[in-house]
Amino acid sequence: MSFEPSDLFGPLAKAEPATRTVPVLVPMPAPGPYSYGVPAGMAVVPGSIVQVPLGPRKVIGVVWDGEEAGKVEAAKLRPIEKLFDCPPLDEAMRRFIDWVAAYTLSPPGLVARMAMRTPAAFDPEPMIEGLRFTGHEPDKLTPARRKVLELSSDGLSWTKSGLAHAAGVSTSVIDGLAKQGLFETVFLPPPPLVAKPDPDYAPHRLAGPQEDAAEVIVDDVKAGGFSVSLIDGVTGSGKTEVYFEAIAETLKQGRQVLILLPEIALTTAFLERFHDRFGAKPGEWHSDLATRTREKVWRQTATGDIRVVAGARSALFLPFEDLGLIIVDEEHDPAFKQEDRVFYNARDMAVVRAHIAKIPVVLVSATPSVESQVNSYSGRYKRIHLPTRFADAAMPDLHLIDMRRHPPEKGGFLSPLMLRAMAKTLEKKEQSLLFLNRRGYAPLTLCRVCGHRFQCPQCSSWLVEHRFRGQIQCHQCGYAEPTPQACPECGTLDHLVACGPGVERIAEEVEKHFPEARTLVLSSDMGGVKRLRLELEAIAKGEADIIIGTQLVAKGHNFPLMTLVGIVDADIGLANGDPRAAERTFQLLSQVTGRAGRTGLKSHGLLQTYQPQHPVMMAIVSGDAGAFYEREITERERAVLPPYGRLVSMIVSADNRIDAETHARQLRMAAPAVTGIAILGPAEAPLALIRGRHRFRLLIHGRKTSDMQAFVRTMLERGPKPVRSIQVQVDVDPQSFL
DNA sequence: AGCACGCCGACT
DNA sequence: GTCGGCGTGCTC
Repeated sequence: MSFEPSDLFGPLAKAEPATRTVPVLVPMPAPGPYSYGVPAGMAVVPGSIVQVPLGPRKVIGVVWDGEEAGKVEAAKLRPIEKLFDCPPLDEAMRRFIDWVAAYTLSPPGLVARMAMRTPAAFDPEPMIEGLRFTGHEPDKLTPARRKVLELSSDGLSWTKSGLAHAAGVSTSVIDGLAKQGLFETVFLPPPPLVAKPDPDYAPHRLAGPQEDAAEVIVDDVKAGGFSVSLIDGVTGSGKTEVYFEAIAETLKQGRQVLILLPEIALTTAFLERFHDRFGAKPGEWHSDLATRTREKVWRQTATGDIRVVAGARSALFLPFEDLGLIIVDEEHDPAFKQEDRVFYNARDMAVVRAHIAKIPVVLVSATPSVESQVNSYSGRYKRIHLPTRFADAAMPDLHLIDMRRHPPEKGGFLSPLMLRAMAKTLEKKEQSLLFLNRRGYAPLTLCRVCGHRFQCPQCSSWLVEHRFRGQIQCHQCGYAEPTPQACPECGTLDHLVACGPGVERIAEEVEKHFPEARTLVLSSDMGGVKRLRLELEAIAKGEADIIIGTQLVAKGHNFPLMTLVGIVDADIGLANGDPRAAERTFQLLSQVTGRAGRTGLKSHGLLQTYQPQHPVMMAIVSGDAGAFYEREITERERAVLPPYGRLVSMIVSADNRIDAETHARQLRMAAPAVTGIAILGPAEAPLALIRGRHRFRLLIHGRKTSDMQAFVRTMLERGPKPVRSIQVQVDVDPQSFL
């Protein structure tokens, strides 16, 4: 090992003074870029990815544009160490980063970091060593050598291991031949990670509403420029097939496509579906990608080798070479929202990125978020409605069961109407699904003698009995202990009573009524992924009659023989403090009931509720555009959602670092007496921004639904004016927080 | 965000 | 006598 003087004396030995300085965004929460010197001969431009010294360490930064804020003292100024050999972030990407930083009130350096979270991706991938047949003769021709030569005489380049594998010989055969000069070494560019998708590989034959919908978005792609469409269609209506056509058109134009999906929807099934249509898989991007693959995807997206990326929210920050279309599937999914460091919702930022890049963006959901609904009703987004299912599959008929009129028998939780429907389904040899979003046997246990309630010692939520495991567990923090026999308060034996149903208890009730039926409980705590997959396969084969499941039955899986879906407590989840409770409940129940009837069998959904008469109004107060929006709940929603007078909406605080929605949620949890919450201004923007731009001083208004209704009506009378023009009077009642 | 410096408790 | 907790402060 040899040492140069500079190794000992560091920068002192550097002779070349920096000739100019440039702003560089560093991955750190500074308010703006830092200045660095550009060594003579280094050709940096805005967007160049560089390595710079920062304090004691070296970091990756990106050369920015704009004026440098102020002059730094010459003594502080340090030079850029290295310019990476990779495409610079383009103008649109840089403006996007600036925009996101401004909107989310985040330091631009941290936003830029999201676009560069791939440690070693910035140098070109090393070339691969390959071999090419030179045409010389070997000294001896053995059978193994013959096979190798047959293959390699095509004149193409082979990798050593590839050739050995193809010829069915070991690499030493090739080494031997190479020694005699039969092969020359060539350097090959690394193979692309995925093949290029072919827009004409296997087009779907679309008809009716699907065809019309596809035409609309394909036309948007053809026209070019910014547009936002919301494809809103029930489960099984062919939304994916429709947006695949827009992808095909974009590919024909030679531009790249980004498909954003919630992490859990990014499954092999989806990738295969894409492969079936385009003959190749899309590039994948998600959090648990291997580092090496991650780097390749990043780089090949930047160079344009990858044409389509399917990814979770962070894929939005990939540096596409020529992005032509963004799809946001399951746009309502809360997983698009990031709530650490930089707070952002990838769905909304996708619209921004599309706007800056002047390209179309397509939002897709069976149950669109209130924001997207508002934007589509107000004409800001184009609405594309797919009202029917593909082929002969029909949506299940939905009915509410008023539990006050059809109560369960004592000790039970299932209405006689539900049991009758289950019996009929069983007779027809079809499957029933009972949905209850509650794991375990009972959500609360108490002592009948002294009234003691079992509470978690760590976080004070109720301990849930799991009879199957003989434990009581906290679903909040994971605390668990064996189910006690005696009350810890008064010591009385055998007087503990389980309150309310969980899936295990429903299973017990079902087994009592239908002892001959094959009953199966699907719950996330009943075994691992493997077991779940086996059980799902068994169900698909008709090896179970009645399935009782928690939330995990809602997503993705198909149950071809399922013709009855029973919702045990349709109003569960409406009672908690979440301002989005009604919206979430509707989305969840839509997904669950959407499981039935997909193979054309006549199907039903029954929803048990104790609150069928609740006032019907859903007011949505939202949006940057600031329109207040109110509509009647649709018939479909009326059946799925126990009509509820919950106002989705509202406000306020001094915490500048969290967004309005998070704050509203926290506020609502802390103050259960508050009935209504309205978010005025962009729900997911930091409050400081809302307050700064929209001049908001708004607080809780009224503890009763009627107060909130009156308040919202007043706002509605003002018409759809921009939020920023409305001055809202603060109405704080400190008592309402108690 | 990292990372260093810096000042007070339980241990080889 | 040291190792190590995380509280402030700085990075072009």
